Amino acid sequence: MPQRSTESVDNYLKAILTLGERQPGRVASNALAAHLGVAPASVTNMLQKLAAAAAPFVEYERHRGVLLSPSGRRRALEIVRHHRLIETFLYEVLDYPIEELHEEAERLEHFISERFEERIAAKLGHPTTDPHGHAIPSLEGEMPPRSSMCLTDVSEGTFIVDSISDRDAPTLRSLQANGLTPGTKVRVTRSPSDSYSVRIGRSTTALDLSPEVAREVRILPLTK
Amino acid sequence: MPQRSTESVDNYLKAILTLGERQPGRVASNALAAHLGVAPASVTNMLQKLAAAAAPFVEYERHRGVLLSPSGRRRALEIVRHHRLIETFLYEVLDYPIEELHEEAERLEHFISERFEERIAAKLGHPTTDPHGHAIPSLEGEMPPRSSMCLTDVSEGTFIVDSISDRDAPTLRSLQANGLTPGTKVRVTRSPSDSYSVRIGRSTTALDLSPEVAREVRILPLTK
DNA sequence: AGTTTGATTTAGGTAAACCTAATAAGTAGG
DNA sequence: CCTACTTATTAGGTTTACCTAAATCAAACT
Ligand SMILES: [Mn+2]
Ligand SMILES: [Mn+2]
Ligand SMILES: [Mn+2]
Ligand SMILES: [Mn+2]
Repeated sequence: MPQRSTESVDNYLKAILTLGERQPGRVASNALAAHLGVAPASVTNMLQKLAAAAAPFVEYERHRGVLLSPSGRRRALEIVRHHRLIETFLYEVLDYPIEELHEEAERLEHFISERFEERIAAKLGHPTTDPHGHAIPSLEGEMPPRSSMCLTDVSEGTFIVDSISDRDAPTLRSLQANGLTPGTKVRVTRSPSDSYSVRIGRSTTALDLSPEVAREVRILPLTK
Repeated sequence: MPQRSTESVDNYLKAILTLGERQPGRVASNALAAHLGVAPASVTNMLQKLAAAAAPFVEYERHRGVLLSPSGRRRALEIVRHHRLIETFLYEVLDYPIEELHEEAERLEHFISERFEERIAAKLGHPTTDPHGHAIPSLEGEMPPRSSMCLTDVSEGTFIVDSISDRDAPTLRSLQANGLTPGTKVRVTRSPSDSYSVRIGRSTTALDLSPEVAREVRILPLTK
């Protein structure tokens, strides 16, 4: 039987996927607890349950963290697909402000049907990235590996903005207002005050981004 | 604090509203249990909890059923508004087949935000009826009383189709396929086999509806 | 009034998903 | 190699929303 999963299980799987991408290898209980905002004990509990299932979503060993099984990965990518399609839909079709996309998608991703998914994907012309610049996993559960790097990991140069984290609403809002959106070309220099000075396109003024804000921005080398 | 409610609570409130409309007066636990598909004991439990809250959604007395409080009624109408707006949206914007509207709306009605509600209402031009012909409660929680009657309650005559129940997918599908939709003019005669013979518009052929199917259809006197 | 019946409530439990506090396991520095 | 620290697990609750089985209540019938 095709395994069922609850909202909570889905959130664990998504968190394991995300953290496992951030640094490959097994994902620690504590990291999951912090990411999910639950107590470490709750994570241990859940991982034991998930690993003990008939066809487990995860591979777990006491004290050494957890990995997604192929079917766990599949499910996680399915939810990420829902999330990003919903964000795109809210933005393109329902004219949501950019900073409200994430919260709504975070809830709805668990409750839409396959038909809903299929219909919004069709309506949007089967998009491959969401409004934040993140890749949308395909229906088959494929997602290209991320080749961008964090703005805080470069010193200076000219780049294309790849994506902006969807998690911090005020930052999203202000970057959007200042024209810093995925796809824009930027020239980056370091300010003395260890902030990041970003000149957008060929504009004369520059944005000054704090390290906290810069950490939310990912960029790609300019391959002209 | 503005009372919060869970998916389950919302479903109880909606059921109380629906059954209370069907026949005015207090709603019996058993009727709720049947409608919600849970055990009668579960209903009693829930009603006691609901009635014991600080600002209760219901007024409940042992052995004599339950009534919505004003705030309970408000909440129930809010969920019905979500349901019917979602159905309309799925039908008009996402081109869902008519028989798939209800199930999706039944789930999503609990999880959309006020922003989502507002946006789909705007996109649809603030509709007042859903694709099944049911009135959509206003933002302020007003809904006109139903003046239509059940097709099984009339003998013969010419009418306008008011609405078709959204609950029975196959019936919906076949009535839709045969052109029996809200707003159409129909001439009704009783067949010998105690079914209902319905001529749509000025067509020459007639549909033969079993009593079970006829019960799903509501009509209005033709006010030319 | 006494009895039967059907509706309803009480009692006692289960399953998910959390929690806190206490314990144990790994990892490193002295 | 042993202690201190960090990380993770176990133990023992809680809450929500269900369940079944066993009372109890109210209404209807002789
Ligand atoms: Mn998001
Ligand atoms: Mn899907
Ligand atoms: Mn419906
Ligand atoms: Mn609403």
